[in-house]
Amino acid sequence: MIRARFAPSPTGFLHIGTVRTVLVNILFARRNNGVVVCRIEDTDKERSKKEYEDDIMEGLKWLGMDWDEGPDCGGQYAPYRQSERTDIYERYLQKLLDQRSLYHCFCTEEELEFQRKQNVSNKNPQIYNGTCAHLTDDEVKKRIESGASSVLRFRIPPEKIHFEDLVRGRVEFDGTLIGDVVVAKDTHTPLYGLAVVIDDHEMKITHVIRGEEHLSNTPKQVLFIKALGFSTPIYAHIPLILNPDRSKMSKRKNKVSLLDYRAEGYLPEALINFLALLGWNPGTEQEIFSLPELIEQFSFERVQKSGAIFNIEKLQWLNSHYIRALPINELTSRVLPHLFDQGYLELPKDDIMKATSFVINANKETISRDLLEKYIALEQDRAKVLSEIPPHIAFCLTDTLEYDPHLLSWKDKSKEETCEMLGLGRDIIKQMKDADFTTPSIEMAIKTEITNKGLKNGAVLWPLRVALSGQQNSPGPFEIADALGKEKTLERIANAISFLINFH
RNA sequence: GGCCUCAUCGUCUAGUGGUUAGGACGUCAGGUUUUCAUCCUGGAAAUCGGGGUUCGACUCCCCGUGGGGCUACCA
Repeated sequence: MIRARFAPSPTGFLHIGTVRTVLVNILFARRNNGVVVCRIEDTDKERSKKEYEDDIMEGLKWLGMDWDEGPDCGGQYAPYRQSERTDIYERYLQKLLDQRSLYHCFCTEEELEFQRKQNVSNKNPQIYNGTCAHLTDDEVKKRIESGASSVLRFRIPPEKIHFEDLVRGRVEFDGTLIGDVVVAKDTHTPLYGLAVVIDDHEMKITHVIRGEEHLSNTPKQVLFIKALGFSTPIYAHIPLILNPDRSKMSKRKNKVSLLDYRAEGYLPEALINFLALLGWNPGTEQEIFSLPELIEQFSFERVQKSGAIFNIEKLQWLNSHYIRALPINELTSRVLPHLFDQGYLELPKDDIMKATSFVINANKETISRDLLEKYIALEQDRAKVLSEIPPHIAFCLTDTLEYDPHLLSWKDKSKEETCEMLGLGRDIIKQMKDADFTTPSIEMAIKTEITNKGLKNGAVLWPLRVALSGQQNSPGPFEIADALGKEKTLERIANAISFLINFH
């Protein structure tokens, strides 16, 4: 049975790179009918915060990621937070100490800093010089009793280390170049590298799938595993996600928090599709994938070795694709939060998703969810992200449009001609029956008249569109009229005409 | 500095000794069109460099070069 795991550290908001690692773990595990474990790596008490843990878990769930064992859902190998596993670590730390794989190191920060500087100037590798490696038991005891503070170092044997990686094949390191590393602050608080190894063993993890930044940590961990008598898992180090300048994707140069993408209105579907394609390809020309399709097709053989730049334009393309594919009712549900956040609608007291009507902030009018749906539909084909829909349909959520006289006129038409064209549209619309007031019939009625009069489409349609939207760019006039309804449509045309007449 | 690792259009990538080096995003030109968006057609755009191996290298090997990661009592 394959058991994969992802292990976020709650020292910041959910990082887009973490999301990708989680995704690959899930794709691989599900593809092979395995189990996915979520473990919270909060050994760093200074930086770990519950707030971040909550954000990570919520973000992953929002994306539709799911796991079988974790701090939220429990499991056979609980607890799943490292901060709650100290007794387990203590046991193994003692074992390592007993077999002399570990030793106390009393070197001060200043001493270590001095060593580092010396190593740099001598162009030597950055390794610990072993000052405390050969202290006698008596000496150690004496120093501890005298109150000297110490950490635990692991004796790295001077041998070649190698391991197999599903992405990179066989990877080799030289133990003499690593040096004795600190693995625990004291006898019950291991550092990340050792805690990982212990947890992975205890949780019976078979596959360690993580970012490439951990590749250089792996040889040390392999050594810990050997010393502990565990068996080595199979590794897979997936390539990094990069900034446009090819450095590791970072806060400084990019939006890295999933929160940001969610707030801008990227859909989980698009994010998952995009992230999966960053460093993996199906070997076919398929570009659009649902999560189940990804699971079905995923394999490490098709995972890239080199890092991939986070190409926001492709994400946007995918996002607009998924926006267009959404049933309008569903799209409305997803746009709703943005309408509240941006202040277009008043936040209702009860459940947003169950509400059948809302209050428009601008004029305090009540709008039904059905009508809102019509407005949102106007922008469905145009939006790249959800957050741009509210401002684009704002002209529907107001009674007072501000007109620009030059914008109302098509090309070089005079104000009189424009008024005449608007009047023509108005008259036709007036004659239409309420029941028949739909996009195709409005289009047919007006276009027929244009043909009969021998006019150009633009001469009539441009002013009409601007009269209805007030915008330079907008959906077409027939769609807007349909969404607005006959009454409001006529009102807007009348407003535009009187605006033009009164304009000097 | 040391170690590890990577290298095909601007970007994501296909390609596993013989291809007009393919696709997607973006971009450019044209078309549809009342604006925007969509849509359709077409174009430009890549094998990091040098040595080998071979009848033949994008592909295999070596050496450079360049990028990235790690080098914490962070993960």
